[in-house]
Amino acid sequence: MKRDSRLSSVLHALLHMAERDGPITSEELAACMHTHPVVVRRTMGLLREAGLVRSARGPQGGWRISADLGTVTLRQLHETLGEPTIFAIGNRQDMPGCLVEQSVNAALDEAFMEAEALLLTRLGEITLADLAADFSRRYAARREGNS
Amino acid sequence: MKRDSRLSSVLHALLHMAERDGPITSEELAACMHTHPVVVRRTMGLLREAGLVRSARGPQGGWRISADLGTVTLRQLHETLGEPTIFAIGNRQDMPGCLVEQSVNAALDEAFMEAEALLLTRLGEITLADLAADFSRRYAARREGNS
DNA sequence: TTTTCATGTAACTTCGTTTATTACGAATTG
DNA sequence: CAATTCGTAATAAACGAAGTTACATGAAAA
Repeated sequence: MKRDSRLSSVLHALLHMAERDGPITSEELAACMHTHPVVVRRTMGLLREAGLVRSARGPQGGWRISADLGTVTLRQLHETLGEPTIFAIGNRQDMPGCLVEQSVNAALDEAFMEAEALLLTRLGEITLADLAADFSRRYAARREGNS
Repeated sequence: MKRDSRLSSVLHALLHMAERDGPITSEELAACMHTHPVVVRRTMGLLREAGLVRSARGPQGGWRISADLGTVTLRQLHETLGEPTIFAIGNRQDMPGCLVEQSVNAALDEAFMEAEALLLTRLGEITLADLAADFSRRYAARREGNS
């Protein structure tokens, strides 16, 4: 099954934007995340609507972060992306007239909802600042290792 | 995103099989789960390889359960189906050379693995017998309501 | 033993979704 | 005004899952 990797992509883009002073173009982002500039604009457009980034046209244009890294959680980004379906597994149909199916769905739904709740909780505990800090740590560690 | 509903389908089929004495044909199962007999055979074939069901050819042929309902967990069925991908969301690539991506992936992976572990634990706690009992309860309740 | 029923399986087709691409418009800078 | 960059609609391509066809195999019954 093909996975939706936009959350991962968007995080990658945001951290790169956080690392640099000026704006970054869709083309640069597309190159760094191996996709197409239009796809970048589409996805980042959602973040712009949520006020997380700003975009500017024309020369010296591009994308900038406009939110405080410490206040943006991964859960918030997930929601901003339209809360895409989390599970690749699910029930066959949602309106079962069959009692057997009702039993099956009830059992599966409960398990999946628990797991989803845990996932969203965890994503809600991680901010962009946390990821940036983790990156700095890795960066420093690599410089240590190479020296 | 399209979801894999085979676990749900298989449970539905198994409970129907548990409710009846004789074997049930692929055609009957296909009708009751709105799919094609060949699809049923493909899926049930995996359960047969795992020893959970038996199939017989020819007249009076079809499918029967050959395992104790109390010992088969939903987790086991999930595994029997080839442990299909659970999440519809995931990382962009799995071999990141980019440190930013490493940070992103590490954070996401941990959250997803926790949720997956919880889901598998829950699925491991539910047996076919549990579902059959739940079905009986619903069945009795409906007869109550109708009388 | 022949007929019928039912599974076993490979090959192919269809379908739906996602992503990529093209094309053109709008805005901004110098 | 020329160059740059985003905005967005429309279309194409890619992909995987499911459905379908076709034919073979085996078992029971007439």
